[in-house]
Amino acid sequence: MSQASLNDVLHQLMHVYRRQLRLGIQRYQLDLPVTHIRVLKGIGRTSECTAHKIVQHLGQDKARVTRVLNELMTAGLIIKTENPQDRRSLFLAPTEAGHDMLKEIEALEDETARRMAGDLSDEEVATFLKTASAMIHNTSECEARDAEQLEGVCQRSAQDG
Amino acid sequence: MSQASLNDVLHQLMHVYRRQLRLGIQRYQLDLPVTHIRVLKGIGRTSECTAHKIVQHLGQDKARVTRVLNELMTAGLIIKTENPQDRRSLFLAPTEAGHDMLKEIEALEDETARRMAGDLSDEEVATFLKTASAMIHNTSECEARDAEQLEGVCQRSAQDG
DNA sequence: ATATTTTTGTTGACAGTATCAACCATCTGC
DNA sequence: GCAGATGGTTGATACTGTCAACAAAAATAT
Repeated sequence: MSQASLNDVLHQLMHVYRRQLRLGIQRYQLDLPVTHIRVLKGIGRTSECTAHKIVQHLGQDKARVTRVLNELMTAGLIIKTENPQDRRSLFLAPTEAGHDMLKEIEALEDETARRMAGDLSDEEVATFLKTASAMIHNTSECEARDAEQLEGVCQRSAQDG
Repeated sequence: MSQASLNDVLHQLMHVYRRQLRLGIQRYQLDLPVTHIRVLKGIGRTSECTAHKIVQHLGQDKARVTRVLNELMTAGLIIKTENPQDRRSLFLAPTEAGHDMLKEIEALEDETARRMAGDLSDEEVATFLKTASAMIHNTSECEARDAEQLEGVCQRSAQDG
């Protein structure tokens, strides 16, 4: 019973959160889609950041990341510099404008979090975060296990053939 | 500090959940996008269901709902019947195939929920749901308040003018 | 040293999702 | 009857997620 509603609650939470963030973006006049904000944040807190690190950290598709990076660059929020260790990849870093943007983003996210938390105690929020993290972990594990199983099947059928 | 990570955790949770659900849809060969599933579920549990009720219940855009409904209908999962009380709207109900689909969906969602819950206790999940619901509520309230404020501004500037 | 495989990133294509605005038919209250 | 609210449709647009094919460089094997 409580499990059935987990799905619904997650959906609603998801929807409401994104909406709230979008509205905040308008209010702050940031004029950036949510994903771009997430990527910019990732770049800001990662040293020697590469596209690949963003892909892994955010769990997003690399094609999408490439495009977001290009848009962030043409918007003047990040710069790419050469990676002497590997000429395939480029280091990513926020420009001055990017850092300014990051400050605004931080303020916006703080406000969003405060709104969502509302009158919940710090403890309640902390517990929520802990449980949510556990769920993320559980789910990722399941996915990995599924993938392994599939691989197993492939190998077996290859051997069979 | 814990507030800053609320954003990240929500994003990840969101992403992981949708992904998990999508994979489940493939595994179960349901061949329906997530939104369609949600709408079908809504129709299944709402008596004298109309498009409007779905819009309100799911918080989705009515244009989108219209399209999803049409697709569900051409897929033979729901039927529309006349609403004698209001000739603008139609009652929505699952067909036999729709009910079969709903059973599968239920199984899939149970499995998804179980995977995400993992080794968490029922109590932990319940607490999570409670907090999440509170957040959803808080956020909606903020949105409503913002809208009111905007209205207030409009009225005031109208009076000023 | 060269061939093979893996890694990193780009490009093209497409489906799904979220919103907005204009619009029509009907209903409601006056 | 009329004005305005409501339920729904249509068109347009932007954001998001994913897949497959590819190129260039790096790592590894032979």
